[in-house]
Amino acid sequence: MTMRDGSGPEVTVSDMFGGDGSSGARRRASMREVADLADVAISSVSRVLSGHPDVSAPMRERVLAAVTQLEYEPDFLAQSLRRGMTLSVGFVLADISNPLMADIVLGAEAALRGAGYSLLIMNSENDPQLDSTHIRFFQSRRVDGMILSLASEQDPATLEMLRQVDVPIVVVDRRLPPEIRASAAVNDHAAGMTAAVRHLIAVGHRRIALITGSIETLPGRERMNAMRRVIEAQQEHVDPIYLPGSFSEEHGEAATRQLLDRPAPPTAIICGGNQLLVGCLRVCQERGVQVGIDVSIVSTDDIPLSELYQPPIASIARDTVGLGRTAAELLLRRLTHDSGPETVVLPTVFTPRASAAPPPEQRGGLPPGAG
Amino acid sequence: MTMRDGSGPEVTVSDMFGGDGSSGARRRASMREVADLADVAISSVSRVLSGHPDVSAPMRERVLAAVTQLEYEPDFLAQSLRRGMTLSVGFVLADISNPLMADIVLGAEAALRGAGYSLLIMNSENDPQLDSTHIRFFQSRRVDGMILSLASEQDPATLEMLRQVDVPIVVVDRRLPPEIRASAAVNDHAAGMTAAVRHLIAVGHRRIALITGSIETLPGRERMNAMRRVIEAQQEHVDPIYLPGSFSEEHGEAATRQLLDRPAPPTAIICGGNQLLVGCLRVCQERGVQVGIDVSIVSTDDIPLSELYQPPIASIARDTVGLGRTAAELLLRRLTHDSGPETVVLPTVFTPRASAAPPPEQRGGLPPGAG
DNA sequence: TACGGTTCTGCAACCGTTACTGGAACGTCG
DNA sequence: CGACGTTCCAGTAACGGTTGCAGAACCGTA
Repeated sequence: MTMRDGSGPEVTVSDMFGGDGSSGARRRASMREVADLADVAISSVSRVLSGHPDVSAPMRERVLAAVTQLEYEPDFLAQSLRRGMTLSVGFVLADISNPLMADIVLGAEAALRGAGYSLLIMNSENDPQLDSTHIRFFQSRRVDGMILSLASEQDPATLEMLRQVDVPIVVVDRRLPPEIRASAAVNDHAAGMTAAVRHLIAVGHRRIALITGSIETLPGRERMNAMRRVIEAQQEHVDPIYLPGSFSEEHGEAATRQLLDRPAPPTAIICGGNQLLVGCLRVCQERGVQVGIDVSIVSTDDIPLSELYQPPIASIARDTVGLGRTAAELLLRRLTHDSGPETVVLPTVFTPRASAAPPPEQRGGLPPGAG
Repeated sequence: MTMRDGSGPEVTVSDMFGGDGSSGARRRASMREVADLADVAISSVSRVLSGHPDVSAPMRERVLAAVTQLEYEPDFLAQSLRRGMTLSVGFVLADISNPLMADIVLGAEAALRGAGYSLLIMNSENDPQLDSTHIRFFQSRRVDGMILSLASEQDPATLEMLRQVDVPIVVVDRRLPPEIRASAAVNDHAAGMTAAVRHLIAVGHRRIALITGSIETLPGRERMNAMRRVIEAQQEHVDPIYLPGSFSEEHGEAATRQLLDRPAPPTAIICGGNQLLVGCLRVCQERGVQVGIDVSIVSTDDIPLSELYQPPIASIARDTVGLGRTAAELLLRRLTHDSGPETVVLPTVFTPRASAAPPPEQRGGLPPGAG
């Protein structure tokens, strides 16, 4: 459908979709065409659009008129190639379907969007190998920076990969060797954990279990260390049980089963993550173990479930959206004027609720699991 | 609470490039350098790497050796610019922090990743204006396709923007005018809803409320229509109350308050979304209204909360990860061999649970199944 | 030796920008 | 009137790849 009458502008196939010009997908106009229409050099168009001072008023007029007439919009790809930056940020995380992660992404995306950056997301499915694959992928995509919530802080391949990365890195709730020069947005997990364990001890618990995820991540380690420190500093003898594993419902279930099967089950269980809590509660219901009566439960993530559960689940809350926003801000700071790696620590707050009650023996001597 | 990294050994800039050369961020090698090292033309390198047939074995050897020696990796940007495709997909959604959405993204990301595509996401925060802004943004980013979960199907600016889009579009749980030529991955909300309403009527409810989100989205409309159809087709007189609004905890709370304040409150409430359920349960607890006793509740999303709540919340479940995967597959199909828009409908399943019990007046007298 | 036919390889244009360089046009001043 | 400084703009080389095309090298055959 090409017309060739010799005179006038060539009508190309893409004009088929032109119609009245108000709708339909037209081919994008290039700078070249703007320049031709305005009868100036292509470089002048560039100067007008990028606000270069060497531009006279009449020329600016002509160029801008051509731009609006052709609905010209600069090509992001070409700009990125030329300028050496893509205005995009890669985010590697274990699993976006975890509401905690999703909140973090929400906060980060909003902050980055405000600065003109867009966010690429990849799930590592808690596999360190995927972590490093994704990091490599992002680098080949030429992202300007990365935000990472790694499955493991210790995977050699990932660390080696990170050393090769030449864009700023921000980790979320992780700690990396200093030579990687990563900024970090972390929570003060020790604070909330300390308060929670002290509370449990204060109301009479002497056998306390911690179900947690990988200790190759900061939250896993910090929570365990904090609990250990509190118990060691205590006058009374307290029996801790540590069950690290993965941040999954399955581990929550398995660990809870194991705990309840013990000859002397713990009187309190701390679940270090919302998925662990789900698994734990499921097993408690299965076995007819009553939360807040037979066993006390504390969760480290405050999700709707913990607030609405009957009895409400005592929780260590934190501002996850804020954590994501902070991570993005740290990255933006390094993207604009690289100031070197920084670490920002955000608070955690323990909220006691009915699920953290005195243990059975304190209340009247009912044997646990007598439901 | 901001702490600068001050501890540990200072790593100076010169250290970064020192060492044995096996780590640290080196400048990327370009094709030019590979060609020089292998002593062939730059175009030959390209042909070797892109699997062009016109390549002799010895040359392939030399080029590949140079590639590995320089750790060459092609520049994605340059490739994209030249080839006219970016291998990236934009996903616009209301709010990634909604677990349903997060699941959809999870499924979509995995499927796209498998095909070499990466995913850009932007939150519209339920604002149709942001929807259209994001769509425009993605187009200027030259994504190869888009997956959309729009805040509204009827926003004129968004629809106009969509008509301008020249890449394939897939909507998730939305329906668009046919001229936009969007593929669609949707759930059969009517099926689950029909089963749920029939169940409620069967156990004796005669005043049933539906709290739902925007009727400018497919799930909002379909659920309401399905409920209406069931009730109209019913012998007994059933009183429906429809409270559409937004998919937010706030609307869930406000609507529930309004319902409970009525002179004759409904005996059953259907919450059309997990955030609405959260708001609804919160108000019930606040007022001491007992779920499954004073009022029956059904939720349209099966989240951990509904399973674990006491009593468990009857739910209309669906495979959200599968929905995301399906959307991605529909898009991939159009990206590889454009076959025109398609629609895939996935099932929903109603799971009765204790929260959907006979209404109070029924339980005082005859047993529920006495009909 | 000349010739036609395959294989392989290099040249150069191109994708759509940006930024550097040089110089035209104009005004000012000695 | 000519040297010089401004102001403004065109030309062009990148950025890092891909690809059509022309031609070199090689082979077998007459």
